[in-house]
Amino acid sequence: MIGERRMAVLRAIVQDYVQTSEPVGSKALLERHHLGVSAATVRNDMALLEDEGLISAPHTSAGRVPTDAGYRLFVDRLSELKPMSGPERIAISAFLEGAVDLDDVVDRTVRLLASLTQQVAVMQYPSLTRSSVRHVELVPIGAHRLMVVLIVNTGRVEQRVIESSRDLLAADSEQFIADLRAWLNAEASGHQLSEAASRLQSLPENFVPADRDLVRAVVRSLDDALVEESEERVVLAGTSNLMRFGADFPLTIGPVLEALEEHVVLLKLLVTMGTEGDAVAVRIGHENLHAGLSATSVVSTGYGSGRNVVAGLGVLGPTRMDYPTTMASVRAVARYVSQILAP
Amino acid sequence: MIGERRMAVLRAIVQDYVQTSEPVGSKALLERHHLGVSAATVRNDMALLEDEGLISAPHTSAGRVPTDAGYRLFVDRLSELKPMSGPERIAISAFLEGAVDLDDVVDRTVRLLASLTQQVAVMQYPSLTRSSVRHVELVPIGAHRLMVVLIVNTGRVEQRVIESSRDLLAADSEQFIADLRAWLNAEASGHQLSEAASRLQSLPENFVPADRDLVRAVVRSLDDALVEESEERVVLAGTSNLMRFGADFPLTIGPVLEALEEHVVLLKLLVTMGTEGDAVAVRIGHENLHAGLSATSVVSTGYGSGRNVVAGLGVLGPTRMDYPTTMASVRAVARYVSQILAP
DNA sequence: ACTTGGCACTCGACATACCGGAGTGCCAAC
DNA sequence: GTTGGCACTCCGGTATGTCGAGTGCCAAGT
Repeated sequence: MIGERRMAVLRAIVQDYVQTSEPVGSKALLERHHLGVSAATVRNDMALLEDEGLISAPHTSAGRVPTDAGYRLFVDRLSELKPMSGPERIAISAFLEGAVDLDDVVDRTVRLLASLTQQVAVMQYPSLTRSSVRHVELVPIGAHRLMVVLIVNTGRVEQRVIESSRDLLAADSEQFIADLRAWLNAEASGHQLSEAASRLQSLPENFVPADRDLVRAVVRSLDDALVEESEERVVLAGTSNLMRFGADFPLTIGPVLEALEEHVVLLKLLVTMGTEGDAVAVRIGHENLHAGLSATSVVSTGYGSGRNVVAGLGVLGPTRMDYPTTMASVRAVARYVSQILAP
Repeated sequence: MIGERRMAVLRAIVQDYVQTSEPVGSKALLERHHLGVSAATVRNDMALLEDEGLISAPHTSAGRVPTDAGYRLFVDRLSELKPMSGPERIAISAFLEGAVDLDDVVDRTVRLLASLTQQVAVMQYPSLTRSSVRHVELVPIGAHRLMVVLIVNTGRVEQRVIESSRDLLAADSEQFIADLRAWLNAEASGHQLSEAASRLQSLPENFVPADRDLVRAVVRSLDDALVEESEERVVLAGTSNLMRFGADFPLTIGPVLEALEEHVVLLKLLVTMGTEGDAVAVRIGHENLHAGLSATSVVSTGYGSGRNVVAGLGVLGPTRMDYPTTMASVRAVARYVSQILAP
């Protein structure tokens, strides 16, 4: 168990460092926080904190800087997040209400989060694998090509085009397509995506052999869209906010930008965390597996209608970050988004 | 008319500066290009070029650097672009062939262009206003909500959800929806979007008064999707490539990132340029209206099936850029994309 | 056992001064 | 119009000195 005052000192160091971005020394610390003790005492505590690996000095006789472990302890000991102010709440909901589209919701959310936290915001599209089928539509395009459109309950739309040997403009084809559409919707609509995929597997057998190839192709394309995990999409905003810290970690910003372009990496960050309801997860510095992200922290959580999380969203910024307010913003935005996607 | 040798000197300066990123002096220039004259002569030419505003010296007695006007002249006098190498062509087409989706095509293209040019790539989605309607679909969602899906000939899909006072699950509604769908497609399919929008305006009058409100709502939502210019989308990749020049223009990179986030700005860049068939357009430095982009150049062109351009794509990088190869890459990629979207 | 003031020491940040080199402009000669 | 020579300018890097914030440790006080 760490002493109570030492904890207070750590907290003070974190706060000061976040604000000033300069190593904080014993004296400067006393001027800003009136702990009831003298500089020498603080120095002793600092030495101990350093022994425990919670803070470190960039070089001899400079101030102290929190380590990853230090931030970790700081975050874990947070009793409460700063609540959002009234006007802020209003601004958030007003801004999100205006969305016309799923695309639009995502776009607005991610921008909002970026401007709110002044950092890089990341948001995952509602995961296909965790949603259900709303409707399947078939649209002939010319004589030998058929477009398959899949509409998911989250509002997301996927489309594939397949080639057909059958003449789709021939007289009997209209009825055939209508039949097939009816079958597809009867089997798939309302079911979880993975389930829908398996229910469709046996469908071709219900058709006459001549048509089976085409039906099979349609099912395969749906399958493709339904199970394909790689189609998970992420959107981000606020990249330029990275520059605000340019002076601080200038060497690190390149790798970070690269990591941000690798959407796969981002997905991993979001997926392996905030799947636990409304808890806000924090990954600090090296806790992120990725090499380029060793000087950044990720604050994320899940969102979705009701209790079931459909995807994640969050914020990425330098380790030296205002955790309480950032966490509060992320949580608030996630709640509003969930609410909007609810119906 | 500018002298022939002076032009050669300008060319040499541009090439050297692009390669070394350091101001180039008379002596260093002679070591790398064997113009048949001596250093003093080159100095005289340089003085003249400076008088004409084509190059400038960062400070007294330093090398010379091309100005925006200098690059402009250099580009205008380019007789030929570097052709792509065989393997490159193969790599390009192979990479693009794999796309399953319009989204996928755009995504791959932009990544390809970024890695090819080592700069920031920008691509506009096929413009709605310049495409035509392929199909309109109506899908009831629950009793009082109707989803309107618009499929465009470029493969792009737009969707809107509208509220309906009529009970859409009632017995007679199925026929009503089928009728409406038939009407919509009869009027809109195959027409340019703007034209389709106007053709639909009178549609509600063909229905009995009780239904007109709903029909009107559908038409309005389509109208929204059809003419709404704001829905133009752009995608970009390779932002991290900006860092490669971090040392060069470190102060400018912030504003550039900000500009990149303003998709409206990017759209303007693409739209106001490459609409002239397969010509590759170049905007240098201040030629870009936007303030944050005064140290960057944009190389762009249009793409689309056949002769009619449906959207633009291009590359953005520092003014000090290898124009010939960049222009060649942009042109090549645009051609392949057009080819893929052709059918 | 912990806290406190004092003191010597350490480094980084900043400023100053200095030098070398690359480059220019101009001029007189070819 | 071209060339070599020459004096001059100015950037960039290195060496040096000083200042101040900060630390560690110790001996004394509570």
